[in-house]
Amino acid sequence: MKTLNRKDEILIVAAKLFKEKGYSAVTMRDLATDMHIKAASLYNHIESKQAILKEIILSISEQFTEGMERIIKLDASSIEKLKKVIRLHVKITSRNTNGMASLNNDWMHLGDQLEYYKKLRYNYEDNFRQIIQNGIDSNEIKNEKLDVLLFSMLSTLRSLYIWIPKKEDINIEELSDSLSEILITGINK
Amino acid sequence: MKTLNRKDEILIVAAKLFKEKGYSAVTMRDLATDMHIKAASLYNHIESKQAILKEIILSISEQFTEGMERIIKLDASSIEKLKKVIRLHVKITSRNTNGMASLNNDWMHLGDQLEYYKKLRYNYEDNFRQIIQNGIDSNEIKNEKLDVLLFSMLSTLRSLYIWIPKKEDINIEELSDSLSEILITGINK
DNA sequence: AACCAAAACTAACAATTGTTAGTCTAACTT
DNA sequence: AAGTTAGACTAACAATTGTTAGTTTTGGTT
Repeated sequence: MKTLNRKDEILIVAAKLFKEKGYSAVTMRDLATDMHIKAASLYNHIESKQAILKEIILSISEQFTEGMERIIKLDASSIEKLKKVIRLHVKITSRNTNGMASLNNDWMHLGDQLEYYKKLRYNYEDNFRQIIQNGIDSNEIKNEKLDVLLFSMLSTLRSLYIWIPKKEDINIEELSDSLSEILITGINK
Repeated sequence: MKTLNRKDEILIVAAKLFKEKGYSAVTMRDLATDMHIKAASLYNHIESKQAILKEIILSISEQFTEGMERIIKLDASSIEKLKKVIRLHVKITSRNTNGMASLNNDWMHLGDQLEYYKKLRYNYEDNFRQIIQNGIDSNEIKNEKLDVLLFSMLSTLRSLYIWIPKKEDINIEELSDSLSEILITGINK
């Protein structure tokens, strides 16, 4: 395990603040106060406020991209793949709930890197859609409106960052299984 | 239908901007530019920036509260009530997608009215949970983890504001039915 | 034509913003 | 002991922020 350097500490504290108030409402002085240093000292470790956001969001985005690419290569049924996607979200989110808030709510402030982020996001959604479409084609999944299906699953998975921190001792396996049951099998008796 | 006065126009334009960049990143000069007036002129119609946010968020919150109170009084099955809640979300959201963005992402900047908002929100969730719980008790709904169930449905419904504007000509009835099918019946074949 | 209210304007303010330059300090390495 | 460096500091900047005060313009009603 890499030891935490000063820059990583800043990223962690920043993500916490960004979650609480949003990127734009957090000042460099707020961040400095929570780091117990002065604002100017932050610049010994980071280039700019925007660069902090960039690192938080893109590192997570790339984890999703890698995870998804691993899953679509698998030789498995569509339902199995969907379950793996669900687990991917639970795993990444539970490891970094604060960063997920920035990814969901502050991506529009990325500046330079905005287009790159949007590309990653679009590709991810497209792979997700493809898995569902394959499931419909192979008769594993109900032929419900594809877009509504995708939207519903993504909404739930993307909101996990709000919900996970509220539950004490989340078990990743258990939560993934519950979500699979609800998202895939439904709630009707 | 009440005619649109200048203040309402400001609220509409503000909601659009708040959705695009978030409340904190929108300046009064941004808002004024889009209204084709100067920033100072805004204050002939509104008291403050925060008051704009307050009106946007609370008016929607109260629509949800009223709708929910109507539904829980109904003499209907839990599944029927859930379907009505889904329709309530689709209806309110499609009427005001921009405002829903503020409600979801900028409630923490409400200041004075923050506690009132949180109370409305908490009560709403509690009524929602109660409907599901009743459904489990009466054997209409699978005894899945209650909290995960509630979280999953709420996440999807709260994210509608992102998704609805992307679809051309949404039919409220049709979308509500699709969502009911997916959220309640599941996707498994 | 005179009047009035609504709604625009100009000018300015005090506070806050992200960031830079230059300096000091404490802790390792030699 | 001397030297080096990471990481803190103070001071300041130019730009931007929400907002106020006071004035002018506009369009409708008498």
